[in-house]
Amino acid sequence: MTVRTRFAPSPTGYLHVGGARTALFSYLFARKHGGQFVLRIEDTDLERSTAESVNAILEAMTWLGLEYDEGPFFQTHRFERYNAIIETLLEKGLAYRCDCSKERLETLREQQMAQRLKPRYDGHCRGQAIDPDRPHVIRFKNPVDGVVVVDDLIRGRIVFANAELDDLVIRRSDGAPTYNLSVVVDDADMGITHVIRGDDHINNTPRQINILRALGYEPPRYAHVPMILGDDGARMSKRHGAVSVIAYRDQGYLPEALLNYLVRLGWSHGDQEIFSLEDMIAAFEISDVNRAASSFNTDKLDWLNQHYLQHADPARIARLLSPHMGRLGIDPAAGPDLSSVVQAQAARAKTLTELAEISAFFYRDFETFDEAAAKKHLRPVARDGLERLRAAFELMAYEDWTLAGLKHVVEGVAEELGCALGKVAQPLRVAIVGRAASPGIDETLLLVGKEATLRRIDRALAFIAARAERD
RNA sequence: GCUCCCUUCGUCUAGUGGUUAGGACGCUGGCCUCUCACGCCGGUAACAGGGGUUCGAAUCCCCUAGGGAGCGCCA
Repeated sequence: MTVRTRFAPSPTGYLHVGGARTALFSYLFARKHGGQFVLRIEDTDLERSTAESVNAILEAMTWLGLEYDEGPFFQTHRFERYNAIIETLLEKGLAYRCDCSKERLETLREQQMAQRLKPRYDGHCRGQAIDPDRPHVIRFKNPVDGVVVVDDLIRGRIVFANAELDDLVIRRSDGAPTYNLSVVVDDADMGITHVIRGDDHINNTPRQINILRALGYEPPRYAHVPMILGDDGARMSKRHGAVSVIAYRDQGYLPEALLNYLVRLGWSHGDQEIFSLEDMIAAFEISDVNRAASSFNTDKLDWLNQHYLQHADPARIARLLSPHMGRLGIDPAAGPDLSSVVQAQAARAKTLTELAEISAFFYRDFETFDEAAAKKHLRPVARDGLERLRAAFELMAYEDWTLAGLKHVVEGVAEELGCALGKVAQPLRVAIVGRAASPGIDETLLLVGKEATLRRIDRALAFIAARAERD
């Protein structure tokens, strides 16, 4: 039997990191075992499902590179099928109509809570003949005794007593099937062999197994993965900043970094930290997934993102960086080759957004000098060095404007002045960059170009002069 | 309240009866150095608590505590 897994989000919002990890695990498991991964949209809740959410989920899956072999399937397209199944259940006496009022159910619930019991439907309509033409729901007739055993691939054996379960609604009064029914029918129809999902579904599992059995299907294997908590250990929510996969993309994270981060949340392979998708597929074992929830840690994600920024193909990073430059109002075509900038700067940024920010000076003159940097380096004592550098740069032919040529000039001036390289390079750096941090001075000058270099040295000299006068 | 799940450094984790409890992020000391990063070397810090079982428990059993999920005509 070939392995088939599925990812089944409900389109009531964007794809969040928890869902993305569940999708990743399902994907890895299918790929690992030569099986198929299917995407199914669980949109039976007509009220809350939206087309925008569907698009957002598909966009996120594509960005992450989690390719599905089949789908997306939509449950709303399969209502006929669900209803046929429900009819069968009704005919076989495995389900029944119920017209209990909301008030009755509410009262029942209150009574049970008062008696310290678990609120459950009491089976009031079980044996009754309910008029099919009047408003009603349909409930599944859950076994009243015995147990349901779930041999979870991650948690091991979990046993539920049927006495704890009740007769759940499988069709609403508006005729729409409910989650527990549609999920079961779909998993069976789609030949899903392994259901990998969040552990918030553990308690649904015995109900679903009971329905599956009533229908004569063999239940799939289940693997319940723990949830992901926010930085503070509380449940992930909007107040934890980005929870949406797309938000991470927009903030300048690389898909391989997010995937690598996510796969290590609840799963590990010895001491290995860096995993390509191929590595993950090769090493992934569902039984190695942890049982405990884990907290999302942005610092570690940043570390991974920086790692991939440094090691990925600079040309590709340049393409991804381009829109972030545009967002700063910069046209990358109007300056040095972006790939060269990436190579010079990648080790200095944690995200593409940050990479764009620290690279803006290659493309346009900065607004103001960093105060601390200017105070420390743009002082009268630096004037002589800057003037000599300016003169030397001005005399350089464009073909001499190379790493070696620039290095030679800067070192030469330091030698003339009989001082350390830093005494000359730092004022120059602040003059060119506006602050005290940048790639090597030769590399910086090379990319900034001769014209901007001369212009900015003049500006720095004017700044020093103005300052001398003021003091 | 009931049912189910979970518990190793701050965080992610390794560990399956005998380890100086390992790695990673973070933090931190140093090296490198024209700056900032990167990189390299070092440090910091954990078995929730209590009972057993055993010659010996992070590892097996029980209890307690703490955390989470479910208990919908949501998924």
